[in-house]
Amino acid sequence: MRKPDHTGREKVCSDNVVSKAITMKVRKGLWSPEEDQKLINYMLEKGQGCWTDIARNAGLQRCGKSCRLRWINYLRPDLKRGAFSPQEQDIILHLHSILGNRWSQIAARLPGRTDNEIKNFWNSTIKKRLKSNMSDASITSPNDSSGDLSLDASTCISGGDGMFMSIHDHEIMTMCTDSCLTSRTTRTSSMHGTPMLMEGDLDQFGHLPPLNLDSSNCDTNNGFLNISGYGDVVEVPNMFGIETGITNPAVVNSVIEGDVNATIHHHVLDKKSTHVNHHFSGDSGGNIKVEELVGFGNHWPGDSFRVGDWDLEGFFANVSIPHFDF
DNA sequence: AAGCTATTCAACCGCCTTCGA
DNA sequence: CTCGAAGGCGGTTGAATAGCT
Repeated sequence: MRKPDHTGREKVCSDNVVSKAITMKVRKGLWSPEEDQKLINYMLEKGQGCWTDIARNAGLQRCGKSCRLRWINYLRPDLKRGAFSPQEQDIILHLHSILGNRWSQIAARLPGRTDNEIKNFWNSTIKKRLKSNMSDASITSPNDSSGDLSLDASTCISGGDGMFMSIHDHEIMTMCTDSCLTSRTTRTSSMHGTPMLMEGDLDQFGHLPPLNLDSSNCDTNNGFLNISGYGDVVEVPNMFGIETGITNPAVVNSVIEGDVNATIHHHVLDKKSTHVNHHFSGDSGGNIKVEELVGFGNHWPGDSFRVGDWDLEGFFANVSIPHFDF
């Protein structure tokens, strides 16, 4: 935290206007309760607009950028305060495995949370947990000789060298397993074959009904987990030797959900597959966007996403795909 | 109780993109 | 088409605080 700047100290705002002819004296540092109140009052009365105008009209000696940041990260009435729930943590971990450090994109999937909050949470808590988990895994998995302790969650999924890994921490295992399941299920969602889930299956909000991820159906003999839902059963590899209730359907759902306008195909994984990506054939002319894959079309009104025009190559570059031999 | 270290998180910085003149 | 202003974003900083010795 910055030192409270209650002394009235002023600085020149360096807000990408260094070369500007006009330099305005602005306060920096922590916001005082009075400043907060001014901004809240103004925002509630006038609503959002040009931040420079807001700063001026609200009687704040702050640059517009600072006002925007304060409002978005702290003063917004719809902000959720407090610790991240296990569900939120699951979602963050999974989305980060797909999107990387695109904090705003991740935040867009977590109502009431800000990109800054998620970024801080990741850099402090999750990174640390993944690292310690990796250390545990390297101790318990002599086969993993890669020595790659990348903090990326996808590494957690693949176990460093793509082989099975032993993870004892239940929560982390849940996260990683979710990532595995959703990654595989996501990939199966556009495979060749007959569509199993169509637009009509979506609810009035364009969301898929909750998936029943039934780990009791785990067929450990064949190394597969069965996920039932949408009148279909999707089989995914039981990478971690999961035996009992392991997962959080909300996480799976959050990732599998697609845009109401997108036709979502759901197929049974071909057990004979040796390489997952050999079976991945896009329905979008080979130019499937990540939004379609992970449900970014499922946003609320007014939200705009800037995931970008990732093609599959870009997408897979961000996702570690385990190699299986069945 | 005091000093030290680690962690948290609000805020800043600077780059990039978008938009309007 | 160009340019400048504003918004948006990810990375980084550093003070406050918690935890440990």
